[in-house]
Amino acid sequence: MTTIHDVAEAAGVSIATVSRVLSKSNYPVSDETRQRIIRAAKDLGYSVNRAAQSLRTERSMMIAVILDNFSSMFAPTIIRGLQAVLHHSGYFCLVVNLPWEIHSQAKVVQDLLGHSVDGFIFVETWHPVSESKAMLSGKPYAIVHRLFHQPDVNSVIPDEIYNATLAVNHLIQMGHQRIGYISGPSEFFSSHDRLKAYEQAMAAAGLALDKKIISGGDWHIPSGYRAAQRILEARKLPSAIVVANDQMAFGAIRAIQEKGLRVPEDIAVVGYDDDEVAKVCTPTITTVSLPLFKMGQVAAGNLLNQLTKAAAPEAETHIKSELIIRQSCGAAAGQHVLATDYVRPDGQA
Amino acid sequence: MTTIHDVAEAAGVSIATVSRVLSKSNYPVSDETRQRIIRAAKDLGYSVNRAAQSLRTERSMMIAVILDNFSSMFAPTIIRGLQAVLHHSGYFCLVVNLPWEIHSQAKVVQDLLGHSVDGFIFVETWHPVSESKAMLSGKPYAIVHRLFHQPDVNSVIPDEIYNATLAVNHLIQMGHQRIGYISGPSEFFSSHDRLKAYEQAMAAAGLALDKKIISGGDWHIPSGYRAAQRILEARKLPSAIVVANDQMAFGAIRAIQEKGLRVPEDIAVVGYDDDEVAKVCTPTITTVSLPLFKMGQVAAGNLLNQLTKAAAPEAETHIKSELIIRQSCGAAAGQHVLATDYVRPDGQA
DNA sequence: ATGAATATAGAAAACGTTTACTGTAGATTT
DNA sequence: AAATCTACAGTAAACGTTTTCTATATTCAT
Repeated sequence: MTTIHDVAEAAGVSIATVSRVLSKSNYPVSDETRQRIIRAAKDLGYSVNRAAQSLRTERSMMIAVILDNFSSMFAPTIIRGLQAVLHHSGYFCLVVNLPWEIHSQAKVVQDLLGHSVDGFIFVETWHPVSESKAMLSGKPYAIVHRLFHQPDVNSVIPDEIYNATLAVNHLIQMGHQRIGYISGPSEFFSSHDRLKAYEQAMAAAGLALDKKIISGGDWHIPSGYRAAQRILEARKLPSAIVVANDQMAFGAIRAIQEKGLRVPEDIAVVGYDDDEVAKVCTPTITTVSLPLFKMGQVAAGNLLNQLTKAAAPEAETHIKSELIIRQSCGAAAGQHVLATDYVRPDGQA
Repeated sequence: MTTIHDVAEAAGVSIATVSRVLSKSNYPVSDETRQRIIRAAKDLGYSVNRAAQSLRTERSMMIAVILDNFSSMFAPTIIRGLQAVLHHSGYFCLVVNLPWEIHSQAKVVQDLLGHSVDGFIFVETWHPVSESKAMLSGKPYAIVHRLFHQPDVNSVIPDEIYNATLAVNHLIQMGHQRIGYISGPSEFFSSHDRLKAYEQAMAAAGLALDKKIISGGDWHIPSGYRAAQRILEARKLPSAIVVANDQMAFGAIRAIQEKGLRVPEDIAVVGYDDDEVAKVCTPTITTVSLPLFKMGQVAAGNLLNQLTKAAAPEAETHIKSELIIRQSCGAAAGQHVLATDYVRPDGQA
């Protein structure tokens, strides 16, 4: 590997000057020598030895991206968003899966600090960052897609209220008056906010809530199936159901269909997440997409601000997304589409 | 951060001894001092400064995991497999997305070398490693889920022939005689091998091939739909169709159902990949799983062997997987299951 | 013409390791 | 009893940067 010494010799200058030209863009060096050095560096295929660089500067240009066993299928898209902006600023991502035991978690973080990573991004982890902030030894960090209700722990999350309102209002605008709801497990902030948005949107439209057509599940298909069965026992059936995620919406649609009713003609359904299943089932599910890529970008941006501008971390950042109209809501009924032609704004699949 | 000097002082020895105890496990150091040093290191929360370490040793304990824009939804599982074994051996993964332009690709690799990564793992990339081996400056590498037909480029891929034969033989054993086939695009080795396995298995069972019931698609749902439509124009319909992936199988099932035929009663279908869609559509699709996690593990193992034992790279490693029996093949027909209860052997979802 | 300010660039120290070399006991051989 | 070996541990150099301090030549104001 060619070092700074080789470049210095080739350009006929001292290593100090080479270093200054190659790393400090604004140090006063005559234009002629500058060009000569850049030329030589290029010719020799020089690239800086990061080990030496970070030993000296105590910065590694590496960000630890931390996942755990609860990180979902959403994580890859979030990571792409992170990388898109981090790479652009010259940072690499050290991606690690946090082990189960809190004890070994500390060890992993310790190890990462040994690698002198410049910051941490926690992707969908339940790791109690706030309590172990000392562990991070003052390095900045960001949390994506998980919310802790400590005041000084910053998170980038979907704007659940805004996004959920999109879905409910869409049904209301289509003329639905009796709209049911299937929520997620209560320990998730997303469950809470989505339900709240439903209640608020209904109230804003002057529509009544009816506990008979409000139920809950655990995010998974069978629980959506069962929740819908419970709702279908109501004397007065809803004309539409908002479901807190697509998996449960899928289960709910099955239950409705097994009851001999049609979706969306008899009961319209709207889901959340833009899950793979929503694109391929029959009918395809109208759903609220998650702004995953954007969330990654924003979290990385947050971290970069802390890193370069010594900016204070944002407390919470809420990202808006959009409603993807498919068949299950009735707006596109009769239009048989095999695969969705919807393309995410970020260009991802 | 506490350094080796702090530990040395606390233990009352020189830094050389500390280094020897902490990194060279077999260097002769009296048991008493050894314990004292380990104790001190622990008490002070010492962890080695990787920058200094890799500057000195020219090893970084980091492996570059390289993706590109063609990396599929399979990549995350492969990466988990990689990490499972790499982390276990003390390596971290620098995960990067290769940019489009070959020019900037070289730059990224150059940068990674600057970080003195110890090896490269290419995950589903089309990067022509063989041609640019010089670029990697002699570092070992492994390729996962992509096959290049150069003699000295090693790849870890599914054992397509074995796995595909599982599917075809299953149908044959169930008594099917007239079995159609929908293949993937010919530029993929997997398309080629899966088709070959079909032909061989049919021949081995003494069954004839009929071009009328063999068609092809581009991996995506609509192409499977159209391929099935073509097959359904045959005068003598097949009693079963093997489809080269689940997305196309899903499309094919739609086409069959729209024709008024039932799956699996009239035409059985078997797919590939254990795609998410195979678990949730109606009927659920019997499919050949991809040994993604295992492939990651094996590739990482290969690399580690090259790294630690200076072993020669394996040329090609073929990983066997298994057939997941669901509804679409008829073996479990009538058993209405909402979600599959199949659990991957690697414990992943 | 003198002194001060400026522009440019070199010398050398420092970052925290690893390791080749050296040193010193005590044990073993002759 | 001298010579050699062994087990253990310390000294110091080196890895490739960045950066402080210093030095020189040039420019500028007086």
